Amino acid sequence: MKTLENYRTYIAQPKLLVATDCIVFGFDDGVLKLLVFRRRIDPFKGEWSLIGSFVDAEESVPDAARRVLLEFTGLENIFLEELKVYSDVDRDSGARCISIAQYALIRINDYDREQVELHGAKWFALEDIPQLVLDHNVMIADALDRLRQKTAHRPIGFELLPEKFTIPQLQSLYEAIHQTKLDDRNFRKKLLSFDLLIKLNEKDKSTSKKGAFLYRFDYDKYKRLEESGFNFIL
Amino acid sequence: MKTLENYRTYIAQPKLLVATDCIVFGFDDGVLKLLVFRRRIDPFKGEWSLIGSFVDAEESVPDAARRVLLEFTGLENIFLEELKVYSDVDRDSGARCISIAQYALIRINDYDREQVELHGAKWFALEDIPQLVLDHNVMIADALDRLRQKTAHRPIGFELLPEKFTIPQLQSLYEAIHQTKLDDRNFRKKLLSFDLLIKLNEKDKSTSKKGAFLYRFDYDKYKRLEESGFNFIL
DNA sequence: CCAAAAGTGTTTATAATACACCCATGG
DNA sequence: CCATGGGTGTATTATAAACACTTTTGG
Repeated sequence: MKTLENYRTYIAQPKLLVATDCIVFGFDDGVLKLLVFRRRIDPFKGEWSLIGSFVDAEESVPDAARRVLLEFTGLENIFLEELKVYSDVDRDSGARCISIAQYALIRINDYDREQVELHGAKWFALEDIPQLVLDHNVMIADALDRLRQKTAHRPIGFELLPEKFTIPQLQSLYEAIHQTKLDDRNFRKKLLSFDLLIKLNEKDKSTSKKGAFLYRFDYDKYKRLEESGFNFIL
Repeated sequence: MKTLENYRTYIAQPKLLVATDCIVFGFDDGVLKLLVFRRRIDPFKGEWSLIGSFVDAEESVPDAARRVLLEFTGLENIFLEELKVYSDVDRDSGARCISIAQYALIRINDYDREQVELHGAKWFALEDIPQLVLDHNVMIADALDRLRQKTAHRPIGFELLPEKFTIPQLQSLYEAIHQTKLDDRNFRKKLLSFDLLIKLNEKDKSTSKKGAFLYRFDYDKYKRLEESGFNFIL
């Protein structure tokens, strides 16, 4: 138990290993996927693990995560948000180590395939996630919960789609995330009612002969609305 | 920049000072309050600060927060939830130190007044919060945001009220948190529609001659409903 | 008896849901 | 010409919002 005395100085305070682990989501043709890789240190070297790293003395936690993401995917400017701190004393059998989990949403067609393979990383569909080291499977479960909640209240789903996307694509993303089937008409109606999608004069014909119109999400407009208390709810 | 070599071992990884700071909310007769105290270490010794502590090698982050809360308020079993990690490299001019902020909701009549005074802690109404050390004012702003969001979706407001409370009390709590005036009839109707309040055969006559019936929140029932996907929305 | 807070119902507006057909086109 | 996915509108139901009076009782 600490006493008053312990608080009087920074010196001689305990220092801890601080890691960050990234739950990296991608959306690939109707399927929600996660990026995992082969762990590079003992214990459990070679087993499946989330990508992550120790946090350096001269970097913030998000910076550490961005460093790792860049290294593994070749991508910058990735959507990244803190999930939760995992700090159980015995969570890591290698050493006492807390981990700040973060989830990232990436456009799965943008990443650098060579880079990913170089690190022994692999995309797994949600249902096929293998057993991971430590508490990483728990992190994934928590991240999924969070993703479901967040996508229902904030327009972050777009981070998983190409900049230009079709409404049916977006719908299938939401269906994958929430594991439901949505009504086409109601989905489209509600979505367009926000007036945050910019319709382009192009069609994507990759999934149908008729072709579906491409849209862009109007980030600028959303930013403005958000500041004045707007709530995106899907 | 880290290279592959850096990952091969836990040894010789950087260790960091890890603190936790608690944003302690209380609700006192219509006013939302926060508990702050006089900082006990340099730099900024003696200035207003959130209560907090370094995280020990043998305790989890929530355990550290509970230890601090017990010390400052004499209370156990406090509602506590992680807010956010603050990890900017230069956030603490005393030393590189990350802080895991957590917010706590306490029943303001339960705490140990002697204990609080002993530590030089004081309750401030939201509008009167002084300038605090480091990034603590930012933490408070973030905690308030979170509290507003959370209370709209989860029944955590009850943590700020006595176990037995009246509907008008509850309403005034929500009004204080969300800074609005609510309609009595609609508020009561919606709240009772969840069927999660147990009406007692007692009245609280402290605020009116007629007296208002006391209620208890049915935590057990809520737990069950929550598991089957129920959503509390106010 | 009256001031002050507690308690109660109905109407209206808004949002969510359910539901079925036509369109465009490449093969 | 037809199979396939894209696109549209309306009626119904449920939920939210607006609104005013009666009840109780201590002083």
